[in-house]
Parts: sequence; C-alpha cells; structure tokens
Amino acid sequence: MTLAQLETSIPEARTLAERVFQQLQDAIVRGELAPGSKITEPGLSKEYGISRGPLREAMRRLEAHRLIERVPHVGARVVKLSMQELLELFDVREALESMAARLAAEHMTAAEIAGLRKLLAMHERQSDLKKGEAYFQREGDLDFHYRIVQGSHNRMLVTMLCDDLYYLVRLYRTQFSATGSRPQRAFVEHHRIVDAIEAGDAELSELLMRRHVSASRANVVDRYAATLRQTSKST
Amino acid sequence: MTLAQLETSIPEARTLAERVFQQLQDAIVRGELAPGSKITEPGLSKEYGISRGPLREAMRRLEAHRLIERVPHVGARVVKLSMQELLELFDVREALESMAARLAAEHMTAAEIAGLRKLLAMHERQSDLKKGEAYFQREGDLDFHYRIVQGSHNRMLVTMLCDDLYYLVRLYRTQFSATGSRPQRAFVEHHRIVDAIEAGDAELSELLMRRHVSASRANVVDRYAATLRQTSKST
DNA sequence: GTCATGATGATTGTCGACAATTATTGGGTA
DNA sequence: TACCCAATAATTGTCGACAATCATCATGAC
Repeated sequence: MTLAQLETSIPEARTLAERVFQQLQDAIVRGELAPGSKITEPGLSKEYGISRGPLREAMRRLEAHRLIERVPHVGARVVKLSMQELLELFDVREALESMAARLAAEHMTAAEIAGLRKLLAMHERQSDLKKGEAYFQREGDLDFHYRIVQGSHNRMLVTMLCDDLYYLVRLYRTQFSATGSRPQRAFVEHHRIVDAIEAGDAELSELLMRRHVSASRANVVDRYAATLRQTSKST
Repeated sequence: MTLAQLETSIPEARTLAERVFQQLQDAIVRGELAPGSKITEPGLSKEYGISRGPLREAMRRLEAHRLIERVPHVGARVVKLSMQELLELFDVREALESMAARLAAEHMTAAEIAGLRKLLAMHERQSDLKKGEAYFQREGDLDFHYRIVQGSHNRMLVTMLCDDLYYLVRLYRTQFSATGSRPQRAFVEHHRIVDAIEAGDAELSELLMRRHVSASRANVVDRYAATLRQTSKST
C-alpha cells in the first residue's frame, strides 16, 4: 500500500469540517495557498461553499497541525517555514524516528519487513527508469519512513509523525522547492536500516536511522549555504 | 519562575473559546472530569454559560491535545489512559527529552543553568522539610524537565513537550494516582544531568536524560506489576 | 512634513435555531 | 424469554445573523 492509498483509506470525511480540513491541508501542502498569505474566513467560506462554523473548526485543526498560524481577532496565515524552523523540525524527526526505528526492530512483523523490502525494490526500479525524477523519490522516501514508524507499533509515535510532522515535511519540500538530492546514498542507507531491523538489532537500527535523518539535515544545510553564497555573489 | 507562574503568565484567554479550553484542560488534568466519562455539548454549554460554538472549538483543541476523544455524530469522552498508552508516552518522552537535553547542553545560557541549580536546591529543601510529600516533588520534577526543554531553544520541541505531552503526563499521574516515588535517586540524576549540561557535554546530557526517563518508566512498570500481583492474590 | 486621532470598513467572535444522525425505548413476534 | 424493528428523544452538525474587535484611511494639529 502506498502513501496515497494509506491516506485515502482513512476517509474521515464524515462531516463537512473534516472534508474541508483535508482539502485545505492538501492545498497548503501543495503550495496552492501561498506560504505567509492571509486566510480569511468569508473568503474560504464562499470558495468552498460552506458556512463559517465548520470552516472555523477545520482551521482549528490546521492550527493544531501547525499548518496555519492564528492570532485572536486578527486572522490566520499559512505558515512560512524559516530555515531555523526547518532545522528544528529535523532535530525532532531525528529524535522520534530513531526511536521509531528502535521500536520497529523490536516489534515489526515478518510481513511488514517483507513489504518494506518490496517497497525498496520498487523504488530502485523507478530510480533506474527515470533518473533525477524527484517526485516519486521524495514521496517514496516519505513512504519508507512512514512504514518504519508504523512498524514501531507505537500509536502515539505514529500519530505525531504521520499525522502531524510529515505534512510539515512535505510543506517544507514545496516551500523550499527542495530538489530531493543524494538519492543513491539514501537508498543504501534505507537498505542498511531494514537489514538492522530484520536482524532485530534495535540499537543499530536506531543509530542508522539517526544518522540517516542527520545526513539529510546536513544536506539541507549545505544546499542552503550554497544558495546563500550564490545570492550574495549576484548582488 | 515556577511551573504555575509560567502557565499563568501566558494568558491567552482573549476569547471565550480559549478560556473554556483552559478550564476544561484543567478540569480534566485534575481529574474533576472522570476519565472515560462522556462529555455532552449541551451539558458543558449550560455549565460554563456559553454557546456551543466556542465550546466546540475548545473541544477541538482538547482533541488535538489528546485530552478527549471524539467520534463523529456520536460524542466525546475524556481520555482513559491504558498502561500500554502510558508506556508509549514514556517512549516518546525518552526520545524527545534526551534530544532536548542534548540541545540544552549546546544552547543553554549561563543564567538559565544558574536558575536550574537554584531550582534543584529549592527542591531539596522542600524534600528535607516534608518527606514523602508527593505534590511538590511531582510538580517540581515536571518543573525541572520543563526548564531543560526550554533550554533546548527549539520551539518545536518546546511546543510538543510543554504544550502537549506534559498535560498527558499530569493526567496520567491523576488517573493512575501515581505516588511519585524514588525521589532521592531522581534528585541525584537531576544533578548529574545539570552537571553534564553545564560542562557542555551534549552526548552525556542526552545519555543521562535518556536513562532518567527510562528509569522512571521502569519504575512505573514495576509498580504496575506489583499492583497486578496484589489484585490477583486478592481475587 | 510627520504624527496623533477619530470615523469607516472589514473580519473575527458569539449566539440561537434548524437539519441530520444516532441512541433509546417500547411493542411485537418467534 | 430473547430478539428484532419502529417510533421517539437526544445529541451532533450546519447555518445565518448580530456583536465585538481590529485594520485602514482621512482629517487635523504640531
């Protein structure tokens, strides 16, 4: 089951507020609602054809997921991630995902591990077919992490990472138009992590995942520094 | 500044929804609203003298903080922590707080460290005065952890731990009527952690905090096992 | 020319009422 | 007696309107 299937298979769209919440979440993550842009209740209310009641509840949920920022009596804006906040996000991911990998090594079932292997194989086929095609690799990368977290069998961890943080991760990718690089090395690291999980080596799984996220963070820092050098040259 | 002062110094009670949210949060954490009990909108609406609109938004926030559980078209209940969920909470805390300790060792200011030392001294004085007095020790313990997290200077981490998880921790303490034991050892561990932070030793700080949370978890498991043995004997 | 001040417009916060869905209760049947 | 089904009651979801608050802009004083 892919990431998209996982999401659509949870159709908590039993109410208007839920539906518009998902629509808004999607619109923000895809960048259709510009980061930092102001969201007005009458505007969205008219656009989505619903009353302000359910809309406000949807916005409360978006606020809880850190996708919008609200100020009482003033209004709401789409979050605009700064580089500092992005690095903070990486620190949190490093802590939570390394714990997830450790727990996955202890609790993941044989079937789950087999599915993970199949996923990696699929990613590599895709990678061979279209080199440099970023989208599938990025979603695939998130898919991989998604499954490790689910493999932890820790519902609180799953909620925090899959329901909250991963939307922020995808949002960052659109806001910084990150061209998910270093794919080959990431693939190797993914394999090593699955190896450790399959061996039931909790400590190694944790260490490798920690390094994996940390390397990804370092990669982002490097690219950002390069961007800064370039812009300072051109001015 | 103590924990209580920290909380009251953030009077985000600019709106009715905010106010009733804080009141409900407090009522749940204190155990005034029985865990697992059903919350009905008309009931609370009448009790707090407000309309259902703001009340629903407050409930949305409570849901986001995992203090109540909602089912569409059915209703909401106060969360009832199971032992499994409590252990899951400890795993998450171990991951996040060890990361917080590491970052605190890197970013905490001299003034913050001095304040931490003063806090520890105060706790020990209180501990000498009234042995076994659980309340202050428990709130004091949370105070300590609170400051370490703030010392990380990672706003995302601060929000996750202080705004979300710590309310769950306090809720667990009321629901399980945990008599915060092992105070002496905890005090020693607190001192060792501050030592490591003051020395700027990030790795050691992380390791000690990890052990500290892990020991606390083990303590809970032991007490729970003891309770199980006792109940199985009496039946 | 700049800053303070008050009126205007728009947006957010709050409320009560109606519609949709679910839980409950009572009666009827096997 | 146990079970199923329909009618009723209660609760949740949604809506439109009014009040409170804030941003904007024009006016006037220094």
